[in-house]
Amino acid sequence: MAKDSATSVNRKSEILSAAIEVFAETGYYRATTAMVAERAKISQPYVFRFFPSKEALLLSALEVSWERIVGSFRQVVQSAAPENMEKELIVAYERIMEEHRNEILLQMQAQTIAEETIRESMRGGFREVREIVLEAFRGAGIEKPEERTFLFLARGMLCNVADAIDMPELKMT
Amino acid sequence: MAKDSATSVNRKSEILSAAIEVFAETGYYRATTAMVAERAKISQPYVFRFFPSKEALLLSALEVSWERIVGSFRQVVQSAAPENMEKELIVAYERIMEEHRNEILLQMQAQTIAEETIRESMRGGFREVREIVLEAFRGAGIEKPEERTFLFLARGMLCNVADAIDMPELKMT
DNA sequence: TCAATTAGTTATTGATTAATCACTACCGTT
DNA sequence: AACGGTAGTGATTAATCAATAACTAATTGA
Repeated sequence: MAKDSATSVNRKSEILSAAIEVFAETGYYRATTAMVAERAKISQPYVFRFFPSKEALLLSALEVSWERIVGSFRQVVQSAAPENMEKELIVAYERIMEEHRNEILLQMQAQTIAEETIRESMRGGFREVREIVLEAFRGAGIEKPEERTFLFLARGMLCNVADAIDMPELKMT
Repeated sequence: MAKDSATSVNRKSEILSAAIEVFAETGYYRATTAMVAERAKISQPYVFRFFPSKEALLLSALEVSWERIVGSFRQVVQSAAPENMEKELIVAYERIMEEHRNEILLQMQAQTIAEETIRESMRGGFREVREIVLEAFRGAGIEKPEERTFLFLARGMLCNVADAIDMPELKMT
């Protein structure tokens, strides 16, 4: 069972998980470091032993969320048959939307945060995901891979919105 | 020239314009009513003569932004030839993205705000726009109008994101 | 066994902010 | 020449919050 051996690395990822939840539920700017601490079952100042500032915490949380998508997509790319490539990538993303909804909500928030460090992280994430999908489509022999990649990402963005505002009819017919 | 006759209605819309700017630039939660007031060239408490709370101000600002899109799309629908319908709707939206970027940024922020009044406003806006586009496509004899409407909205969402994080290469090939 | 390292807390602060209150200035009417 | 309505401001407040400082408790290893 490997109980709760509170290593430093362990604590750090607990705080990150708490932050993702709280930021997603409450909104980054309205969320307080005290709320994050409470969720992680530690005191508020102890958060700052692991992250130099609230913004640094957000940045790390964003990295986690992008790595989730990148890792999942890479696995699909190296395991799916070419004719199933698009469908399998869609399924993988739908799975993330279900099981890690908060990470998606966090990314949506970050889309409108003006701090340059945050924007860079978002651009990096999108660039990497786009590259993976594009290469997957090319490798699978899909026609007009750029256009198909664009549409793949576009559908993803609308599904994010439909999910966030709880309007399932927006997702499809 | 009809200078600045400061009617009450006039003031109210000045405050709304200021709020749209400030909220979009700074983020709703980080933005202060003092910043809005400064932009509108009035004192901070005077904002509350026109809006009962900061959230009511956000709600009114959102209504303005949705009315912009709805009004523009309705005009296109009744003036464009069927064969140009989709293209003209796209052009209309691109125009709004250029000329009223802040209203789009405001809507993007509102997508992740959990207050029920805000979510209802967002659902209402999306429902109305979706209905207009769908009817336009049906009236123009476009095949699979539901799917085409979905893709139209989806492309819009991705363009919003690409614009917000300043990543133009995300928009197309 | 004790010194250093690690893990964690309580207390505090300085800044910020939505909202309220009490006030002043101006304008048209009678 | 005074009244009532409209337009607007300064001062204040009660709450909130990120970050720091100063502390204690437990663990480890030589």
